[in-house]
Amino acid sequence: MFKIGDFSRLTKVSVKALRYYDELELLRPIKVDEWTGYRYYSASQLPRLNKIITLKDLGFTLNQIVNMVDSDLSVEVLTSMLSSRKKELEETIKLEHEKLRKIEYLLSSLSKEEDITMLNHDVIIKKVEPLPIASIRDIIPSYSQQQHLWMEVAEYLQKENIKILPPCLVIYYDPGFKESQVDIEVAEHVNQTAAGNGRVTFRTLEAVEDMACIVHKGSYETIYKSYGIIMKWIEDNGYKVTGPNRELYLEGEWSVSTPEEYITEIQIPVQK
Amino acid sequence: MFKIGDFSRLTKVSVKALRYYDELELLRPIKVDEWTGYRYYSASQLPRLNKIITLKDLGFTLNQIVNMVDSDLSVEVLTSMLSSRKKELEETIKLEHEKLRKIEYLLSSLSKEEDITMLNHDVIIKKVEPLPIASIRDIIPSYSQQQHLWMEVAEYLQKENIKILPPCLVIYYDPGFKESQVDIEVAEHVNQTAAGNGRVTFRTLEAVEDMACIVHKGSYETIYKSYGIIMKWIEDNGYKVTGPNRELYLEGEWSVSTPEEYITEIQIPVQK
DNA sequence: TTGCTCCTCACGTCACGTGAGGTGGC
DNA sequence: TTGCTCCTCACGTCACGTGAGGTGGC
Repeated sequence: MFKIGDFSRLTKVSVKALRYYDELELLRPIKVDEWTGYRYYSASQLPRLNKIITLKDLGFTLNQIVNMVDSDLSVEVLTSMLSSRKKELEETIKLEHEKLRKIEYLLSSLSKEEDITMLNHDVIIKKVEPLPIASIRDIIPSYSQQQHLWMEVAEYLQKENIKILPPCLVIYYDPGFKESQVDIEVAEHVNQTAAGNGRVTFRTLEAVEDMACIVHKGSYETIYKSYGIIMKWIEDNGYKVTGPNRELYLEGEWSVSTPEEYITEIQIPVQK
Repeated sequence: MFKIGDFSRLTKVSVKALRYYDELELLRPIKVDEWTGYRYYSASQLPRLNKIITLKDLGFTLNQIVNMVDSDLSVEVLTSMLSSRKKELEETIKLEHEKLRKIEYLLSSLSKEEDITMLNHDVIIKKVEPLPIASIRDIIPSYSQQQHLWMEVAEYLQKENIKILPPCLVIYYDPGFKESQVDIEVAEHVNQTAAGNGRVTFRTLEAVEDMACIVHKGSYETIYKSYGIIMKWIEDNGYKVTGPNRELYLEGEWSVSTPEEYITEIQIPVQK
């Protein structure tokens, strides 16, 4: 029989941990003195404790371990628990490798660039939810002539008394960047639907699991720079573009006074 | 300007997280309504939030991030932070691989063995601290004739009035297992020192970083089985033995009544 | 008016670590 | 007797999630 301190030294498990395992009923002392509350452990508990430590080192939680050491589980159950832990581990290793790669990418761009602006025009991958919209798709002579499409949508929605929610956006369908005859869809985010009028239609924009996003600040005249950055990032990080890109207008002429204050988010669906 | 819900949807960052970042002064709303307490965010805060998310995804803590986004840090500082994070990541990846390997080992032994006893005679690696001992090293005709060495040590310690602490142990110095002429050191754990008498000497047993350990339950006659298991484990897991092995007697004739209750820990120093 | 959104507590998570304040054993 | 070991609270960790209970805005 060992007092908790001796048992702790013997096993290299902290006194506090032993008391915690006692509390969880994971490893009760063989005897607790009624008057002093002193815990006494036996060497015969070592195999159990070793099992606990082994399982803990493999990444199981103490609650899982309670079940694993208490019930005598069959080989099948144990196998499946180990297998699923194995899958988890493989998953986290993959994710950690991803992080490592991103850090290396950041480090390499840091050594090449002059300042830290890199982190200021940062590309991120996120999941985008489905979005109910009212929109018009059309082919227009140039990017700068989309104004009338917006007005058409706005007029219809006002007539139907449907509220517009942020953000508004456009979707570009052309397979490359085009100067003229642009295939474009302008869309307002709404939370009701209506019949439409042949021009304006209602639908739900599909969710995108991996959306590469970058925030562009300032006038639309310089937006090509942000496109340059995000396209390079997509290439450097081994992604492929899988669909039409979106532009979300977060701050524009309707909300701020100068083009320098415009804020636009470019979204490009991608895949590894 | 967006209310917190809109901003949350836009950024895919939970409302609770945004409130938490506010509290940490990591990302304050541009405006808080004095009467309602409503938080209002601006799209111009997106780059900052993206920076936060990027850094968080790389595994930095929010406290680290506070410093990284608030101060404009130099390229050098940022580089060193990223590098040290990179080292951490490499380390954790190594550890996760270790776990994976151990799980695969367990799975393979599970599929070969009949039951789950495997987990009951588990080998673990732990760090062993230095241990002050009083000991006699001698060459004896056979394992079973160590009794007089123990008595010699005990007599001396009693004479000097030095207390014995658990555990007692022996160290085997022979490079292989020998039937006769065994080079052995029997040792008691003590917390004081004395001159010794030519036979009994005092020293501190060195710490061992990686000690492979297994607990043997029962009579010494079956201890060869535990040695078999631990040696196979050491081989299978790519370790090499780097020094003399120890046997710690945790429960023995002095504390329990039958050999079935004896408990012995075998310790073998190893290295990858 | 109703439902939706926002607010502020307050508690829970996970596996203990770190004192505070007090007592038992040699 | 003194110092060492043990005890039980109680709080902290980290980044929020999950209600509870209440209010503002359309």
